[in-house]
Amino acid sequence: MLTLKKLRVTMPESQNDTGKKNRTYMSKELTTRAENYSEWYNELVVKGQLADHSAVRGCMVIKPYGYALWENMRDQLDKMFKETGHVNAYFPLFVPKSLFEAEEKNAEGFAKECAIVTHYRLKTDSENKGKLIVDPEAKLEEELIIRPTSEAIIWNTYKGWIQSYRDLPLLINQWANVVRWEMRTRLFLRTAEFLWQEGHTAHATKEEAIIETKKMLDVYAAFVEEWMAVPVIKGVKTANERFAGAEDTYCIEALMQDGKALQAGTSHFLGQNFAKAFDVKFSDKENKLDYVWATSWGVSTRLIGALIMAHSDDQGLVLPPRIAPLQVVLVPIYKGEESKPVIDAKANEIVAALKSLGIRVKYDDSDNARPGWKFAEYELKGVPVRIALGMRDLENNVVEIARRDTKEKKSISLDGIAAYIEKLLEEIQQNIFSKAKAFQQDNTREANSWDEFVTLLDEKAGFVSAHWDGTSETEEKIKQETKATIRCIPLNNALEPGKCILTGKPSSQRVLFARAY
RNA sequence: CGGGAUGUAGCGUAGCCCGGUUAUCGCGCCUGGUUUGGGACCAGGAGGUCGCAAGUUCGAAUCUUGCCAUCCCGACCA
Repeated sequence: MLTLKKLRVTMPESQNDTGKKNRTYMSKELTTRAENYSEWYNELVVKGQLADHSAVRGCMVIKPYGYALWENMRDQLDKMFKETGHVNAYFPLFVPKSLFEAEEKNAEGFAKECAIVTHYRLKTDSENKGKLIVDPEAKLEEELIIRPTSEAIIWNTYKGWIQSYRDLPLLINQWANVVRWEMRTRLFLRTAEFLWQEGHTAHATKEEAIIETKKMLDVYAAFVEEWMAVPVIKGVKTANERFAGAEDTYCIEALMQDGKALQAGTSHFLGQNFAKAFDVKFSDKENKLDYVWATSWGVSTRLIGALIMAHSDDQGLVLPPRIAPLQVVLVPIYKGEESKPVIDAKANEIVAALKSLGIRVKYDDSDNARPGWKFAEYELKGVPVRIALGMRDLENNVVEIARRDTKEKKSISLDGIAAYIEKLLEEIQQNIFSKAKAFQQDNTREANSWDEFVTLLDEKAGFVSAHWDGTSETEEKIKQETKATIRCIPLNNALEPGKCILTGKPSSQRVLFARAY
């Protein structure tokens, strides 16, 4: 913290003379993680072409490269949802206020961050030519809330869809945007509008709903670990951190390179809260009426933030091959005009072979940048594998393969090159995950006293596993003192008697603390 | 939403304190040429409502006020 402040203070002084040249040169480079982690992140998002700020406060423009990443994530998740029996539907962006407030706890939880539509028409301003004003005549009878989440509108709809146990379970997901009026925003991590999916299911029994909640948590964990290569801890939230309106909130927690935790996905067991609020009943086999049991679960574009902060380095993004928009880039190296067609021919051959294996590959033979520039550019954008092909390689029947994750370069025989790269992509995927997993393990530590707890948080960051007496008051006090929150009570946690880190009261298990995004 | 800072061409910036010809420089961009194995070079060229809006003034990038956006620090939150 101190060093960061010093850096910021000294920067303006170093802007003169020699500093200027450096800065110009540095503009192509990135702030390093050690220099300023959050600036590094911001630059990476923008320079890596993932997203930009927009003219609207707190809202971002997701650029084609970033959107391609989201599409890959979305497509895989969607497939996994469908494999587990879910179907997609779409519900409105607007929620009438009366519906929104039906489930009290949920409404209260979101009340402070809602955007509200109050009018439906503009008119020209008679006093100000060319300007528009809100037409006071066009006030809505009932305000519309722009959904911060869709439970209200969906459960209001489900009421009409569910009569009998034969209508259950109802397993629906929607891909949508939501709006939460955030005070402080950051690209991907917390924006006023974001993209996500929200699953909303209805079940005949409590047990079945709980199974669904945990199943979807497993789906999230599998996706995030196997596709995004980000290791996660599965757990349950404490009452303080629970979703408003839920009985239980399950989560996957990831650890970023600066030692801060990030909630990467949540799955809620909603009990009968929404069924009661919206009067959704069904007849069971004995023709007895009961309220249905509900779940909801979601992941958002925030996952992209997690991805960036888990893997990327001081040269730029590091994207796991399975979701990278571009898995391989081929850069030709020409020497003289006559070599171009020769290199092109071989390059096209390689590209065709890779495409036939389903590999996302680009041949970048554009003439407006030289090879060195392209190398740096694709490193910044996190393309997992780069192939360089020049006459020298052709003569030796090889290509130069560079891995983004290890920066290792090797000459590899052109014979069987496509199969080699297919295998290499898989190896990179595994390596990125292993590296992140090792980081997570190295940065999860036990604290057995208050002093040790505070020292670990301040000097090492990461997850701190410690005993807690189970009360909200203690959790709140710890948060006040250290800014650390209980990220979760890990599932399958080993029971281990101990004493609360703060109060010394008896505790039956350790929970995971961290400072979080 | 409170405190602090910032906003000049696509990017990074000089000029602002102390108002005064045609707003500085580098990168990038366009044209032509030479090049191409880790961010090439030469020559020529284009590009600006100085964040937006009012005000003060003979005159505003520069002074005043309001607004918008971004960053940092708090409170809030996925």
